[in-house]
Amino acid sequence: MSQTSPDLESLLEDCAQNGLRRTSALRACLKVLLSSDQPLTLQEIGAKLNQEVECDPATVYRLVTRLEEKRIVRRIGFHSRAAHYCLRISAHQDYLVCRDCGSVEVLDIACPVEHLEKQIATESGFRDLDHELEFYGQCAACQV
Amino acid sequence: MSQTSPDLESLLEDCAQNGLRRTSALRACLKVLLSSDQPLTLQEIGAKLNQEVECDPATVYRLVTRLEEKRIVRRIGFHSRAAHYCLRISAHQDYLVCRDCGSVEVLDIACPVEHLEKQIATESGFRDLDHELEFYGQCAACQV
DNA sequence: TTAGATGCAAACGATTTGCGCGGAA
DNA sequence: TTCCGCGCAAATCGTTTGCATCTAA
Repeated sequence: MSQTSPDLESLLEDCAQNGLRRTSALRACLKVLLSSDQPLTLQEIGAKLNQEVECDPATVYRLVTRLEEKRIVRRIGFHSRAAHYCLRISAHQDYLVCRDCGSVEVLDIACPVEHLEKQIATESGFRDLDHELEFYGQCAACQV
Repeated sequence: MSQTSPDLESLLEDCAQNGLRRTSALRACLKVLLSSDQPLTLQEIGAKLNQEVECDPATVYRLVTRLEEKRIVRRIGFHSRAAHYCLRISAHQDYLVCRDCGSVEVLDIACPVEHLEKQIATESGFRDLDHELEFYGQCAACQV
């Protein structure tokens, strides 16, 4: 487990470029995000992270917030009370969320919105455009 | 102002069908939602509502929650701490949100996702599918 | 008459912030 | 040595819930 993936190193490099220090908490946080195929809440990140480094929830909060500001991490709303986060280097994903149990599936579709983004950027004057697409419904298991 | 729009009446009828009572709070709540062209938070609904009827925040919460369960109201995530709500009878909307100031614009585009919904419903076994599409960026005013 | 709706106040859960110490640069 | 990052603890904020009272049906 002392093996470090090239992704982790380049992410750390990316963070350093953005003025973040190479702390053990940052490293562990990125590792957790890298190893998950789904967006995680701050709590979930904190929990996984603590298997490796003791880390206060406030620290996780500040780390992830900072990463989001630097646009290394993407925030995702879903409808749960807590926000979810994933790395931006991961391909953009669209999600299918169950209204009842909150389960999240990653959709295996070509996102149909990419081309709209440029058009909207041009027309609106918005910068650094980005989007979020989720489908909500009741999953098979929750249909009694 | 004693004029009642046909929409309000049919909404109330819809609510009654769903087992809700015709209380003044419900009426006022629907009125507020009807009169807004943008999704509102519970607080915003409560504030507008109080111009007409005294109403506790907890009541607004329970009203809107109930309306959401009955699928009369749609919940929208955005990235603010508070959830936003709008009526389902309004046409489906997609939004353009500023990451910095939180301003919300309603996009005047044909939603490109409608046809995907059926396909996803079929493939996933999910029921009552619905979706949410938002673009996030930095609005012109926030670009210093 | 009675089950659903409200107000009030307290509990909750997820951030968010102030402050003083410790470690990366 | 300096300034950013961290832990700890307290403050916020947006819900969420329990309970007694009120009211539409």
